[in-house]
Amino acid sequence: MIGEVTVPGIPVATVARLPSYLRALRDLVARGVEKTSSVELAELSGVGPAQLRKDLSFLGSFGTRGVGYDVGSLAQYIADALGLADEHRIAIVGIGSLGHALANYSGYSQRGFHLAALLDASPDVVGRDVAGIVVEHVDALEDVVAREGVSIVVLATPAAHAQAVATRVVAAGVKEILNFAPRALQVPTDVDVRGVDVGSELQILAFHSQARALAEASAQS
Amino acid sequence: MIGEVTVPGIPVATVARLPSYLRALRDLVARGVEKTSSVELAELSGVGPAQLRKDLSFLGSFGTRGVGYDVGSLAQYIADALGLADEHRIAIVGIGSLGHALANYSGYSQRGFHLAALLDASPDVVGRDVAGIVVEHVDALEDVVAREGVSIVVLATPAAHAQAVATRVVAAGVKEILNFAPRALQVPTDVDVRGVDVGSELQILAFHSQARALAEASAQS
DNA sequence: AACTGTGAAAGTGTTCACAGCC
DNA sequence: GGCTGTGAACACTTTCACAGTT
Repeated sequence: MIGEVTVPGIPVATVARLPSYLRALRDLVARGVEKTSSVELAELSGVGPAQLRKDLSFLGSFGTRGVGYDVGSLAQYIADALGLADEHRIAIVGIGSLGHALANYSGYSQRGFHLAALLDASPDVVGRDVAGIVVEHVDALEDVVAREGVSIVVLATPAAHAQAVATRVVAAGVKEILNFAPRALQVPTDVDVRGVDVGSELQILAFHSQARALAEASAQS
Repeated sequence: MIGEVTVPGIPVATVARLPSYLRALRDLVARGVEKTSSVELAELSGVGPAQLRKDLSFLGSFGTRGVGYDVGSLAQYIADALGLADEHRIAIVGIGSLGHALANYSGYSQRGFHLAALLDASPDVVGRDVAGIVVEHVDALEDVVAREGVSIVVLATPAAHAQAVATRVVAAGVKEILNFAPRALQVPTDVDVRGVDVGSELQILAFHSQARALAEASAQS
């Protein structure tokens, strides 16, 4: 296994669900709801109530028995647990159509992130303004990371360049990478990589689709 | 838990890794490599060799002891296991900047998918040509699904509309949904939903970043 | 009466280590 | 000698069921 950094007492599976809980809680806040229950919040988050309560129990004890949870304070507590109190500065490398879409994603600041820089290798793109930021040349990666205090890099380059860029990103001291290129990245074990690959997701769905078809075919005995 | 369809003898965790193996194998094919080992293939896929061998053992016995695996035939076997032999027809709903990027993703046909339709609600987009396909109005969703034989829908709508569209998609008989909207979808248990949310991924990375910072702070005792 | 928090049980997934085969 | 395939050990995750609290 490559690039997995497990740290305190919170299970990784739990950490992966905390953002869903936070999203659901912020929806409730936006709707003016002030208290909720594990059943309601679990439904909004797409998990079971027991799982939700177990997950929250790793962070502490935030509900009131017989009553439920205070929406606002629970949201705050989860945000703190996720480390959203300090601002995380992001750079996107690879400003193709996906990079453009990611740059225009409006949710960064609401979610505790600041989009600090955009980088690309193509002269057609470098110097242009995208989402209010001037795209810089990827050659300046190390400088940009240092200047902007980037702690998370989003890779949206073509697959062929992803590893080379990742290697430089790691050398520049960045420990958190979100990789959209369809390649497994080779990085030191103390660097965290999360990969998002549309093709893989579709293939997993295709598997389930086929499994369903086979199950139905054998059901009509 | 919502929308989980477990079927034959292959563990879900294994299924989720098969696309990585397939990707690595196709790279090897492209580079003209004809045989590989569990160590090499695992490295290219970002997993451990034991895990790779265990995963493959659920599909059958495809290597030769003392020798390794034939790249081409293993790739074919995994592709078949994933159900990529039959073509899967996809529709994307929501042609904003992310929908555009997804429509322009070039890997569909190489990976056994056919992008059959694009749908949106905005008159600014409906009727326009995106990636060689004319965008249709989302009101025609049911017709388009039937006409094009769509089996997988990619949701790239604003979060506020995602549930309503998903409900219609399910009513139209689609069982596989890839959801890019930052919302948990309420669907019947026989429908499969996979969610991809950039915000959540960043938050998970932020957690690890913070965990690292805390660990370092306590290490300098 | 209602709902949380949590040990204990059940279920999954991963890793080890070696037998089996070329 | 080298590498696969796999039972068995281990680790992690989820679910259950109920004691504890308001």
